[in-house]
Amino acid sequence: MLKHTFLHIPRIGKLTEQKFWQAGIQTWDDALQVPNYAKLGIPELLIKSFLADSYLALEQHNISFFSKLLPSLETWRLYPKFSHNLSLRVAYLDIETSGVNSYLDNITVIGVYDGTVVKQYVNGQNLMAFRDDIEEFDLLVTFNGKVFDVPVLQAAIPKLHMPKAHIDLRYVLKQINLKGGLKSIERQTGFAREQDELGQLDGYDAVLLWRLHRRGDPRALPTLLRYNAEDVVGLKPLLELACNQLTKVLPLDYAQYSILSRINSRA
DNA sequence: CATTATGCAGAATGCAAGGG
DNA sequence: CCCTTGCATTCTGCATAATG
Repeated sequence: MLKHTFLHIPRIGKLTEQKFWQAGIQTWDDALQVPNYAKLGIPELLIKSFLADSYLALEQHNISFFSKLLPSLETWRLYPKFSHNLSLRVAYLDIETSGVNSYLDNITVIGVYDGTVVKQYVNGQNLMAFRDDIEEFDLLVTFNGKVFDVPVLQAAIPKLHMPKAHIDLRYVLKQINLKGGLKSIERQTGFAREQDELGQLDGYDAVLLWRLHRRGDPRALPTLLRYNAEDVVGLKPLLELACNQLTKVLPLDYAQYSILSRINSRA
């Protein structure tokens, strides 16, 4: 998807990019072979120098080059290319706190899913290890993390270096008419959790579970951790669903970029 | 060459919505 | 429950293209 992207070039916005695609300029390679730029309204030199930089950034796995230039609604474009051909480390992240008054409340649990394994950090146990661990990742995926998780983490943990690229699914999913909270979206997409007691929990229950845990209930923390784990693991199929759907509506030969066939078999 | 239309970037503003 | 943020919207200014 990235090699179809022209949006990151100055003076090229959504409309100009669409014109490129419709004119048959679908990839960076196409753009370099265009004989006559007169009709496109953008200086040829600007395009070619930017594309040279783009090829270089891709070769060097420099994801922050693109993430800085892409509008945040389009950050999803980082995922298919980088996750397929390059060894990009993706961190799906979700935190639980003792309440919603952001800066007064404490972080209770941090969950990080790397696509294979969930690692969790618990207040009073290993919360500070998160600071070192998160630096191993290139791309962050959250739901509403731009508003909630990342600011809260940064306020709580000094000298925290979060990944430079961040896909916030809240805004990405909104484009395909998936609005509301994470639980609601999981229901709408058929990715809802199993119908056991865990599926009934919401964020406020996470607050209550933490209080129970502090009062000495031995069953509270394991339940909270399972809840948090399901949250982070659930982010991945949602991201891949969004990538597939958003790619589909573009005037591109998209078939080869479909990420997951697995998704559809679960619904 | 002058004029006009177009569309992008950037700034400013107000508000909706999601987190636990 | 409350707060923060980024988004959407609007406006301005600029650069380019098209026209004759």
